[in-house]
Amino acid sequence: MLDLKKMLENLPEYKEKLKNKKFDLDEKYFLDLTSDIQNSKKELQELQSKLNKGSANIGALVQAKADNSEIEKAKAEMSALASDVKTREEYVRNKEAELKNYMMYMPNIYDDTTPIGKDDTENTVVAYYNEKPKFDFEPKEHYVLGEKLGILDFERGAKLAGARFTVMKAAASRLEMAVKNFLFETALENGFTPVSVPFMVTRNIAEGTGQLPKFEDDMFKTSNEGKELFLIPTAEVPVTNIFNNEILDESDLPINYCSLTPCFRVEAGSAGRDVKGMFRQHQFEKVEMVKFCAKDESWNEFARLTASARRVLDKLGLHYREVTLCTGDLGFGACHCHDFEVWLPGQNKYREISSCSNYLDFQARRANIRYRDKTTKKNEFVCTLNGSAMPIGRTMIAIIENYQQADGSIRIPDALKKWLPYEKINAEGELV
RNA sequence: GGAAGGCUGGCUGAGUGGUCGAAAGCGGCGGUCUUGAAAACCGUUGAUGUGAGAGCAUCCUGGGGUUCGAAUCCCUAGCCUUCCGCCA
Repeated sequence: MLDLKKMLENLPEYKEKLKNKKFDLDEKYFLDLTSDIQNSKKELQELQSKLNKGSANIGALVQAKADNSEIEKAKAEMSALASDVKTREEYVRNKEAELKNYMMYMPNIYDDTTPIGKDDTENTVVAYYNEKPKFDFEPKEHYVLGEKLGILDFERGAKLAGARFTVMKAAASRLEMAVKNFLFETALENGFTPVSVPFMVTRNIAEGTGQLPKFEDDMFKTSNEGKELFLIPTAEVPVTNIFNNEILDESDLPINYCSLTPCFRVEAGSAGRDVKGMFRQHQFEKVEMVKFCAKDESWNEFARLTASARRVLDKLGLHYREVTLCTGDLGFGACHCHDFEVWLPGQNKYREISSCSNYLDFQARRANIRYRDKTTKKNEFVCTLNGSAMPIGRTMIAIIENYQQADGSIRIPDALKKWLPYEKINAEGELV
């Protein structure tokens, strides 16, 4: 949620920036509503003050065993006042709920280094890393290789749960475990504390990180006997909300958490995209990094976050590039985001494998996560950041496509040999 | 699934309609004493919002209600504990 005060102070700027993120602010409605709330609140406070004093007075009269008619008269007066308070309270409550509802659909504004653009074609490349691998044969896509080796089974995945589900077996399943271990351990090396969290969350929690209310169609939901839970689309949701409605001490910051969880996504609106293979699945696992920091530290932490993501890709020896998302491609809650796109020789394309975002205090306002400032002793909203390091499935795709050999076998990256002590998956799909 | 009990400040815990933002103890902070520390003693000490500040408002798990007035009564949601049943 945006900072209402700042927003009112810089309304033209906010309006322009919201527009670039596809939100058209109704200025008159917004201003009328906010000033109405301010005035009504002040009025309410005064009424409450009067009522408090009047009631205390009646209490004193009762205890002093004052004349009955005098008490009755005071009661009648206060009764009228109490009903005024009640209607005013209700009015304020309704108006505040209305404003909150409006603001919950408002995206975060972007920072000034974010390029303005319509969609992902206008993202800007920051840098390229590592050598692009050379092949003296035509590199294949991961699903061609995987099926040929008999280790990826998309048809049976679909039989079990429909499109966008995969069955992995033997060498692929072993590779998956190795990748999980590698990613988890690398996150620890990068200084993140591991946390294990629920894979389902309540509506309130999903609102805290910004998935709800706007993106309900993108989330899987369970519902039974009136209980409603959402399957997490990323560990960001439960991990960021660990401190929902809490006040931290500044000395606790920064907090760096990582978490390996399954992720569930409806992939609404991506019909027809990446239907082959396991690039875009309804269910996948991912190691996510989440940071909480003081407001002046968020850009330093952002640099550390991207460095952590890069280290993973570097260790695997993959070629990739870092891009800055433009306003049109930037997520709902982020104010700045760098994607890491790994080179997939089978597709002959760079494809997103990690996304590192700075949310500033946008999520913290929704989730009400604050910290006590050391010097001012005031409570401030924390800044939250998160990034993937990495999704298991896409990392496997990158390994399979980049480490493939002419005969269809796949070399095991050195970084994985601790957990998968083999040279390769041979052309028969066996670990040797 | 059935039954009962509970949720109060950093912690323990008192408080069942009136000056209660809340006793007491612990803890914290400051001081006396001491070469220093401990002990003892004295004082002080809840939070949030808003405001330059005095202040004002709100807060006893969340939400709603009754009342002039609610930590206290009623309804409701959540969580915790115990007992019984069932189960990986």
